[in-house]
Amino acid sequence: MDRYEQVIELAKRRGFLWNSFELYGGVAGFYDYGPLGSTLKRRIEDIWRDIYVINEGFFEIECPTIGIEEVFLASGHLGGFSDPLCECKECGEAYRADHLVEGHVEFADGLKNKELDGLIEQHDIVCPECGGKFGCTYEFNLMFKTSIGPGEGRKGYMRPETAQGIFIDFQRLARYYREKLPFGATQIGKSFRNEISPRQGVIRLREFTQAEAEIFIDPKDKSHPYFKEVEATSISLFSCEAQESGTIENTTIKDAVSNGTIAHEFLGYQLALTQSFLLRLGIKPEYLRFRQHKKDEMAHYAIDCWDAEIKTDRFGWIETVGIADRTDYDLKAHSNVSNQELSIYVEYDEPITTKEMVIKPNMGKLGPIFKGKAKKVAEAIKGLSPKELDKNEIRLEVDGEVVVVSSDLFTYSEQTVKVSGENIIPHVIEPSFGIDRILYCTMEHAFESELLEDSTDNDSLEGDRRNVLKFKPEVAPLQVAVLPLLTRNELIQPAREIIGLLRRRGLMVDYDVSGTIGRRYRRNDEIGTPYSVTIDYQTLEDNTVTVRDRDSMDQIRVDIVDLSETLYKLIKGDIIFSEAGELVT
RNA sequence: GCGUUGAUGGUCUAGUGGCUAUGACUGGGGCCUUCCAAGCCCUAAACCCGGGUUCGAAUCCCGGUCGACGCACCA
Repeated sequence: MDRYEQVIELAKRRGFLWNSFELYGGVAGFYDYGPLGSTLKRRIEDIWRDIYVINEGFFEIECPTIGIEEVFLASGHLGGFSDPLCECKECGEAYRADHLVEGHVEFADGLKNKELDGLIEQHDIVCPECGGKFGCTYEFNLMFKTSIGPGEGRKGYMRPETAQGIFIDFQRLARYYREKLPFGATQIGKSFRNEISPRQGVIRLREFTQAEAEIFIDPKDKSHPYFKEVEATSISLFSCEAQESGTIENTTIKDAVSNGTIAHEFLGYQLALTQSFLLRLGIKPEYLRFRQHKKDEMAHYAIDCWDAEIKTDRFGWIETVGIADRTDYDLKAHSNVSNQELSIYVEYDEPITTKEMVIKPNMGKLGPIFKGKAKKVAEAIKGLSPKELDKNEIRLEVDGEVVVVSSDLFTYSEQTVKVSGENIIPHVIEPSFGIDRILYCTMEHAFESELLEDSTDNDSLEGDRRNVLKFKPEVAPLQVAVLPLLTRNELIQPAREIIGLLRRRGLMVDYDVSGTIGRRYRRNDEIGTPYSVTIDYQTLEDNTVTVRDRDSMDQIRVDIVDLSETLYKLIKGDIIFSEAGELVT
């Protein structure tokens, strides 16, 4: 059993992850989060919120998971989010049609299906596997289609990313943030992709959770106001060059930005933020790297893109976060399709005053003279230099015809024009997190199956083994287990009181009386509960209980009056275990 | 989507055309003033789904679903 299998088996057995629709045989690409899984997921999302919403100030919004056709027409998902596939008629093997013709034409990318079919026919391309003939090329779009309203209704699609909802709300958001760049909004929610062949458990799902931030910045100023705070952060970069040479570069954010590896400060800041998030979840730093997209794999709209990759036992490095500079691509696209201006007015530091020649054609006179051509004549006049305007009689060529314009048909003068700003289309910096993958990695990195040394039992070759999820206390779904040493009334009663005490402090508490105390400790180790409180006969004498630390298995004695506060501080990381009470030996 | 391969309690597993389908662990109830799995008593729980062959199918055949692996795919 490799780690993946061990983790997934544990996850299934202990209520983290279940195959969806299992009762009916299951469907690939869908997973349920059980009681502990949902709780773990929520804790991960809450840490993300703490960073992006509370600390960065990017408010969370919530948009529909169904989008209308126009949205995906603009985003490019309708046209581009599909692949032209064609299948061999003999052996049924499916290929990307554009890949098949690649050697025969220069630009296979933008070709229509019929053109692809034509090329396949023309060049006599046959199946590389068996030499069979190909059927017709068809589009496989990765979006789930639905319809809105009764009957034919209106076409709708399940969103393939949460980002589009934020772009669409751009004008509203800009107003909300009082029209000042930079600003950003976040969204945590489900996205849908009808994957051809989902595999690898929760790594590739058809319905998955994304946490995305869309941050709108000034295209001319991609510095970050708090760059100083992160510039010393060390980070593993697998840049384009590094991928050529195969060596990972350990550097600082500051160096990477100043030597141009990372495009700019704002992106560098986002990389640092992403790293701090992942480390806070307990991802092992040596198994985390940032890989830069190569020029040819980068989406056409992006100018720089980095993936946070986490190393897993079975799948190697997997992409968990994408951090891209999407430029003004999305806003421009939605602006074109919607015919709305999606820009923001940016005031200059200093208003710019310039002297300009202002020419005013007199349309009242031009109209009757030139009729339909008047507008073009006026434009031509505006394009003239002062020297030419000074002439008494001006000859202009309009639509290949020479027209004569006298000086009474316009006025002009030099004016001082003050420009205090301009409308710009912001660029978008997008960190996009795959929460399900991150959750799996958090579990795998926390998982340990350790051999206990002090096992005196030599009967079995394996020895005494325990499975532990060494979750950071902040992410552990259950925070405290309350365990009466024995299932006896005199111990159960105080245990119940303690549970109430801890729950009132907001702690997620589990109560477990079944089986021996050792078994119950193991059960809680396996689901990652960081602390266990045990009520024993000494409790009845002096109102103290023991608190056991999951990782060291050490115990301290704590007074019941201090218990909830001590546990709370331990979980928050404000105090360390060995100093929280008297060690029990 | 194709190919290879598998599917038996919650988990791992035995079985192989024929009585109430094996065992372990886990789970639940209880005993125990035992603090780190495998103590004692009691208990619950399974042949992936649909067809076919057969007197009889968990077992053989076909199809489907799901998992693993390989190919393809992964804006």
